[in-house]
Parts: sequence; structure tokens; C-alpha cells
Amino acid sequence: MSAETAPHMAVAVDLVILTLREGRFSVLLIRRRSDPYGQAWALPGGFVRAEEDLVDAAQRVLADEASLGEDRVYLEQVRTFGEPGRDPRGRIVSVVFMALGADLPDPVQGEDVDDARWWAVDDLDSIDLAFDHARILEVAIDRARSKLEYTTLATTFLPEEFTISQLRRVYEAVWGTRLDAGNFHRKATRSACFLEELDGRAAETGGRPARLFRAGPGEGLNPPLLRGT
Amino acid sequence: MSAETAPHMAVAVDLVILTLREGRFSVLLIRRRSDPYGQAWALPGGFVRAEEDLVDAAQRVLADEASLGEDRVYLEQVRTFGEPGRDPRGRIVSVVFMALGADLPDPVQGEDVDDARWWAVDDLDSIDLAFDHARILEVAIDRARSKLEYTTLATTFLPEEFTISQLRRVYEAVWGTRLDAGNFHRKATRSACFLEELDGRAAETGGRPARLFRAGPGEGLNPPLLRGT
DNA sequence: CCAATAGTGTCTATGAGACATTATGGG
DNA sequence: CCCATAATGTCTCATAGACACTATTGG
Repeated sequence: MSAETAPHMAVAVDLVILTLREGRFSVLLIRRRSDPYGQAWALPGGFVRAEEDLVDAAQRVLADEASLGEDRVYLEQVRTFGEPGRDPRGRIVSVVFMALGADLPDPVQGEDVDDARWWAVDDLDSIDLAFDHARILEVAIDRARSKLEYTTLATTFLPEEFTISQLRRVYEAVWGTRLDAGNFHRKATRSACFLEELDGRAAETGGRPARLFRAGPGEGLNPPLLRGT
Repeated sequence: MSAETAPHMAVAVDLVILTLREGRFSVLLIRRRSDPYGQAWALPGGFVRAEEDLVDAAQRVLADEASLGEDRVYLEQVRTFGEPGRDPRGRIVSVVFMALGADLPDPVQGEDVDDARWWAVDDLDSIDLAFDHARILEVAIDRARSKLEYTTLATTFLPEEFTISQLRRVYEAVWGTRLDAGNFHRKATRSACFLEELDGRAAETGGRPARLFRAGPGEGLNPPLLRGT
């Protein structure tokens, strides 16, 4: 089969956009206006243009449907879903990206959307998602949870400057666990290239003011931070 | 943009088929007969059919171009490469799978292929690969190497029954390191659900006969086997 | 003083890794 | 006996985790 005679298919990108909202691990969903799956909640997505790279298409969806610029959003390809029949409109192969960002803004209305909002991941059991998006979400959230163990990605959920306690609350929210504050502090500050200490102190919250840190140059976490406790 | 007006593209699967040949970590490449990249080495691949699932297309390529059945080959999606211009024939989005198998057979000739052979991964620096396949190979091999650390996938490189020494040589070949035989033995046999001990003994090779094991039911490795030493 | 949060110290259990030792087969 | 490989034991060091303790702010 040659490139000319090969079947051609629509290629889409779907985004699992994750952030922390009011301390809860949350994902952006849009409510579909038109069929199929009218009124159902779905992942933001769109078709890839003829001369557009996959990651550029993902950035465009981030900008259009979530009003998010390229800065301060981490984007990573997760997996491609292409089962025939996953979309009743025809054969659509969807390349799924996960996006992580700090304190992302409330979404605005888009063209084919009549509602868009952040959902806490823990509350997703109560809603039905369009297409195979429940499965997609599951895969992407698993990926995010496990990447926090052995990469420095947790800092992408925080503003430029943050405290160790804020960082610990990221892990606690994403993993749904409680971590020992003392042990976490030691592990986070001793992990090479994870954090850089700043001079300032955080605004006071009723206790001893915390030191401020920013993300270090490292991408991998050595040793990893384990989910065990 | 609706599903009908969306641009349609050719979708391909490319396979990074990995095995151990004569103790060396090796990948199957085919030499292209026709342009583009005529005479160059490339990953086995093919276009996805109109009503075919992505993983089914990968299995079909395994059968057609590598004469490999579904049994005893582990298949996992790695990433999708879709940059415009990555293929001079037009916009082709390629979903890359990695396949791991035990002592895979010598390849047979295919339709658009005039040579196919196993290459030791360490020898790949000396050849030029077609398209963006060098980059694809790099990503897939990194994935395989790191998955050996925290999953039980190493056993997919071995026959049904094997000894601890054979398992250790898998790790040594894939990682390109030497491992302490005693420490490896202890870690492998104590990792829960990794191995199941059998009654028999291996054929003798000049020393004390080794016990035989088979792969256990576990998929994750706890604790992980680290590449450190 | 107390409350609250930040950060450090201490203790124990466990695993990694280096290396020695024993076990079990064939010349 | 020797050799070769398999399997286990021992020792040291590092880290995880539980938890106690000190530090630093405000009221």
C-alpha cells in the first residue's frame, strides 16, 4: 500500500489539562453543545490542521479553549487512541496530551462549547464523559501521578516562588495521601537540582514564616519521592 | 471545524521490535527498496487500514514483516510522531509501538523490502536510518531500558523457563552494564510476584545446575531493580 | 505565655552494593 | 582433587518513615 492509496483519517488532539484549584487536583472539561454526546462533558480538543505539528495543535487548543498561553504550562504527549468506532462521526485518531499548570484561570466560552469548568478529579465518578474520554482521563491521570514520583513536574503546579509546604500539598492533592511534613522537607531539599532556595520569606500564615524556593534545573528526581507514605 | 471538513491524513504504525540475539540487545530493521530513502534502513511499519485498530495494525506488521505471531510478543504503544514534513510523500502520522520478544526468528523477505535483519543496538551509530526513525528508535529504546527497572518486562526477552543467570544477562545486555550475580539473585527472587520457581534444573553448563523459573503474575517490580550497579 | 507552622534531629528497619562463603554439578 | 557456576551470608552505608524536638512568627 502506498502513501497515496492509504486510507486517510481525521487526526485530533485531546487535552487533559490538570491544575490545582482550591487545593484540589482538577481537570478542565467542556460541555458539548452539539451531537454526538450533546450536553455531555468532554475533554477539550480539536482537529489537527493539514500543515500543523501535533504539539502545535495542542498549544492552539490550550489557547482557544482554555485561554492558556504557552508559558508556564507543561505539555506532554500521553498516548494515541484510534479504535474504529470510538467516535460516531467516523474514524478519528486522537493524540492525547496532558497539560500541567499553576493555578490556571477560569475558562472562557468557546465556539462549540456552552460551558467549561474545572472538575476536581475526585468528583469525576459522578459524571458521564463523552466518547472514550473517561478512559483517556484515567490514563493521563495515572501518568501524572506516577511522573510526580520520579520527575520534578510537581513544581509546574505552583507559581514561580513557593514554599516546601505548598509543594507538599501538591503531592498530597495529586496522590490523595498525607505526607509527613518533616520527612518531605528533608527529601525535597536534599534532592539534587530539584529546588533552588531564595532569599525571601513567604507571607505569614500564623506560624513561622517559610523560606521561598523556585524550581531547579533538574528534570529527574534522584532519589525519587515515593508514594508509599 | 467539523469531522467532515477536518483535514484527513495517512496514519501509519512503525514498530521497534527488540529481542536478544546471541546475547546482544537487538532491533529488527528493514532495508527499503524504493524511494524515498531507497536502500536506507528503516523500522518495519505500514499504514493503518480504514477499519483497523491501531494495535491490530501493529500485530499485522509484526506478522507480515517479522513473521511474528501474537503469542510471546509484548506490544506497547510508545508515542506518535506527526511533524509535517517527516515523510516526503506527504503528511503521515505514525503511531510507534515497541515489541519485545524472546529469541525472535530471522526475518523473511517482504513486499516492499529487499533485506531485513537484526541489528545490535550498540552498532546502530554506524548506519543512517530513513525518515525520523533514528529519533524514534532512541525514544523506544529509552522506554524499554527504563521499563526494565520498575516492571517485570525483562522476562519477555526469555523463553518460558529460564534461570536467574539468563535473566541477569537480559538486564546486562539491555542496560549495557555488569551486575553482581549474588545481589541480583537475591533481589530477583525476593521481588514479589516477579518469578515462580519450578521443580526442574537447567541443563548443565560446567557448574552447579541452576534452578528454573518462569514469569510470575506481577507486572510491576517492587522494589525496583536499579540500573545503578 | 499559647497557637501555629517551619524546619531539624533521632531512632529503627530495610535495601543496595561489595565481597566472602558455601553448594553442587563435571572433569 | 580442581574448576565452574549457583546460591547464600555478611558487612557497611544510605535512605525511608515514625516521631520527637527546636525555631520563629503573631496574638
